[in-house]
Amino acid sequence: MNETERSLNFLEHIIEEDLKNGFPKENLRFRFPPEPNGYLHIGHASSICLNFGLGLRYNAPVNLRFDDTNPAKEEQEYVDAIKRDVEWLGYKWNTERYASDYFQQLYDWAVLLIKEGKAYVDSQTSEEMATQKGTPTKPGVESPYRNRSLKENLELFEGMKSGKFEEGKHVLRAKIDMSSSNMLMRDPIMYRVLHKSHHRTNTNWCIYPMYDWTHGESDYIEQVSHSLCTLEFAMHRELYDWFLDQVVDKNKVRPKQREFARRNLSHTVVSKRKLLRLVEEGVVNSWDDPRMPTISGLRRRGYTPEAIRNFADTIGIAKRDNLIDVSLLEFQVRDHLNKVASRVMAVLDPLKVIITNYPEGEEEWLEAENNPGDESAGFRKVPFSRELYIEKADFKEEANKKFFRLKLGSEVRLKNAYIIKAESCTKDDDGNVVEVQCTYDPKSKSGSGTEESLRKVKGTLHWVSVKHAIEAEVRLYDRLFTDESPDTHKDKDFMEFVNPDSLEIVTGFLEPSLKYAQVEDRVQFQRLGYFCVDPDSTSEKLVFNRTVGLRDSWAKIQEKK
RNA sequence: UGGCCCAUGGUGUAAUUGGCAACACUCCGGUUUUUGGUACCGUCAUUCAAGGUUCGAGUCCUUGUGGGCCAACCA
Repeated sequence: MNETERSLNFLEHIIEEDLKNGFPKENLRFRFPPEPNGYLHIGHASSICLNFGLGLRYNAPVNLRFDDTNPAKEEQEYVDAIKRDVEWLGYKWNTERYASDYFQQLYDWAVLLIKEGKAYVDSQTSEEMATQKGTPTKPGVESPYRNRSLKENLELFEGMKSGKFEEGKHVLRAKIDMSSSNMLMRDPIMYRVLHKSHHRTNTNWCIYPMYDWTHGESDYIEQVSHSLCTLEFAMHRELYDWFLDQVVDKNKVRPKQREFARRNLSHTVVSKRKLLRLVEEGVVNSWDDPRMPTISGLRRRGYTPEAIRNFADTIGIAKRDNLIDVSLLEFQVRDHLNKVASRVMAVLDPLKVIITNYPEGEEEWLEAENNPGDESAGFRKVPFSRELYIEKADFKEEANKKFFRLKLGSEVRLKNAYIIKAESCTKDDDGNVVEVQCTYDPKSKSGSGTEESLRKVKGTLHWVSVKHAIEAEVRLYDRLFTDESPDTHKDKDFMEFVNPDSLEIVTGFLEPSLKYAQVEDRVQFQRLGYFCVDPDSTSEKLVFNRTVGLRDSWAKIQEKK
């Protein structure tokens, strides 16, 4: 798909409109502004792709700005993780910024507002202010401190800054309109006292600016032209504009806030608080558990940056509520991995097959194609011998015509090897099949070109040689929640919908070419799915994560029964 | 009892700004296939409702209906 042919989303229409009205293209500038208080998740990925995508589309700079105005929640660890995740997604920011870089400028502007009679120090408790604020339907009442003298305001604010007061004693509020229908305009708090060390400014400051006071002014300082955020900030726009009005210079770019709907992914949760509960209550093992919707979790699961970017691209951006089915995400990984992942053979639920007419002790190394869709991927050798493993599900003593696999008396092709015929099987005391005896057609070797090798047999199975197989731990993941929207039930906690079977660990038997696989290597286990090497792997034992299964039309046929 | 935002197939987005509802995924059916994968082909909508303006409305207007957001010294 050509970028220039793609139809525009509503934000691009807004930008095009601005351009048409004379806004200089070279003044276009965007930003991605995370608060460093947790790990980035798939929802952030969408916002990252949006902002950096716009940057690429218009050849405009995009800043990475940390919205670090609340030292109680923020840590350097998160800053590092966020940078790593954005980089992994494949984006380069123009400059790395911090709202905390602007503390002095923000302070100076606040003093200016006080001098203009547009801000005042309030000395009530938060409870008092809350009651005065009114409700969406009832106007608020003005604070008794609203009309303090300029001198008193200046002194108190200076006192707040120099640490004279304890937390909660005073706040600085903008003097706007206590009866506004927009609750945010009812004299919003601009500064609060916080005697906490900040991860970058340490104890230089003991007053910290609030989001609304900080965000628009930071956009302005950076000369961001279009400040894009999610819909829950729509009501903040009026305040964003009011704060801008107080400082904006007509000759400079005035940032424009526009809002889009956050993307909700089915069968997961995304709020930091909920993600934290999953970690703390042991539902998952860590923030980067492959079942987590965090970027680090997706990375460990085996997702590629391309897949995530394509996902963001195809789901687009709009203003309506949405619940995006995970199948759209899964399609994108399959689509990408199908192109780049090498095919290998691995058996996860083994059943022994003995080729009775194959000489004992003999082995041969057969040629196997790495990727049928990509000639340049080349070939590798896989060992064949008398004793093999196939999947248990690939054998039945008897079955109907729809079962294209191994059954007694009929033939099947072993991928890259020979056609075999099941002659008999042995069972344990409980009646479970434990071994199948087969004969092979020595002239049917794959690629040999013989008449026998060209015979059409309906099924093709993957397999591994028992003697040569390497064992590995294989982690099979399923969706974390059984409900498609676990956190939208009013009377139920989202934890009630946790899928108890989201992780199954099995021992897999892999072809020996995988012996030196490296962490994050991605392969396709033929007929099973895409897998990648987990960092838990050691030199003794590899650990694989199933990224996603292959589409499985056989499973669907079975479901219908 | 208020204000703001939203409504197009099962899902997510489009529709040259008033001119034959398109794309991707899913589902279902089929062709090809040494992966029941891939690839390819095909089926699936009178755009929330009722009115109105117009030669013509998914798009504009009115009124409903349904959903989301707003009362943290969070962002």
